[in-house]
Amino acid sequence: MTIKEVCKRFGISSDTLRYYERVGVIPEVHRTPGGIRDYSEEDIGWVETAVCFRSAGMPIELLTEYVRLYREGDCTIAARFALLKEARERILAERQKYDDALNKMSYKISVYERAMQTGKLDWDNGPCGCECQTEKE
Amino acid sequence: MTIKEVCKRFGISSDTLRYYERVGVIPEVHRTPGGIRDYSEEDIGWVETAVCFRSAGMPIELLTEYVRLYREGDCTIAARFALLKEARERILAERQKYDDALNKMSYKISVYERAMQTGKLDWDNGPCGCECQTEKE
DNA sequence: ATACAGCTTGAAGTTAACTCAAAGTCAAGA
DNA sequence: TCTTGACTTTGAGTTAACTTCAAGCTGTAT
Repeated sequence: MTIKEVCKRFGISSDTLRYYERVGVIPEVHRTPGGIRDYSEEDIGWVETAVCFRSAGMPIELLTEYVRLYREGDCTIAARFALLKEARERILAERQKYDDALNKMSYKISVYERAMQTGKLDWDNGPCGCECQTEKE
Repeated sequence: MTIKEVCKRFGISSDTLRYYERVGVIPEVHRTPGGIRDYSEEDIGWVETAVCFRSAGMPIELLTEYVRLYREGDCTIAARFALLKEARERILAERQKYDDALNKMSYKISVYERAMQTGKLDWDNGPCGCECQTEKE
């Protein structure tokens, strides 16, 4: 599969694909004798994983670390397992923030729905009744 | 409330708070006669909203646009309402990506749980059985 | 065989969102 | 009064993640 096809399939640019390979977000991609990238099913699998995790905010560095461990072989299975579990916690925590924001957003939208009738609204930052986290540590 | 207290309450730096005010993510904050920021309850409300929406990935530009409309008065209520609804759609779409990543992550973790027994694992990018989006438009 | 679109590389440039530094101001305590 | 420490502004610097550029290959169609 050519780089162009992979771009289209995942909705990212060929520059980004080459960048991912260069910095190690995915392992080296199979090439034609002329040196042109020819993505195997395995390569595609790595790209899919990278795109999926990147769009959930996983940093490049974490993905490269995973690939680095993967290339070291089976002796790093435990390390990769630990890394994945930590990554899952991160994504769960991030998603919670999205839920908080959705609650706040819904509150505001309901305030505006009422305001659309009266034509006036002074203050829309009141207590939203949701569980947005406002205190840290 | 001093800038320091607000920092602590929301877990962000004073530089960030001043930056938010400077670029218009929040309206101008109340000051003491000496010019020192003294956050009112209203100011805190704006900060809470900004922090909440920022941690759900809303860009600075969208927040400043909202504040800009707010300052223009009640004639922008409809515009703000539209902006909020669009923002909610964005957050919902983003959250879906987090759910996809969590599914993929769970699949990988289960593969590793099995691998931890056998001590070997060749390929962990197989079909994860989840609904990760791999085709675009 | 020659054009020409599309690929290659490494390096430099861009963008968003902070983050820091320098130099000055203010208020309270010794 | 002097010092200390927290505050101020302005403007420059940093970081992550691409993105663009320049200059040179590849490979297919005429």
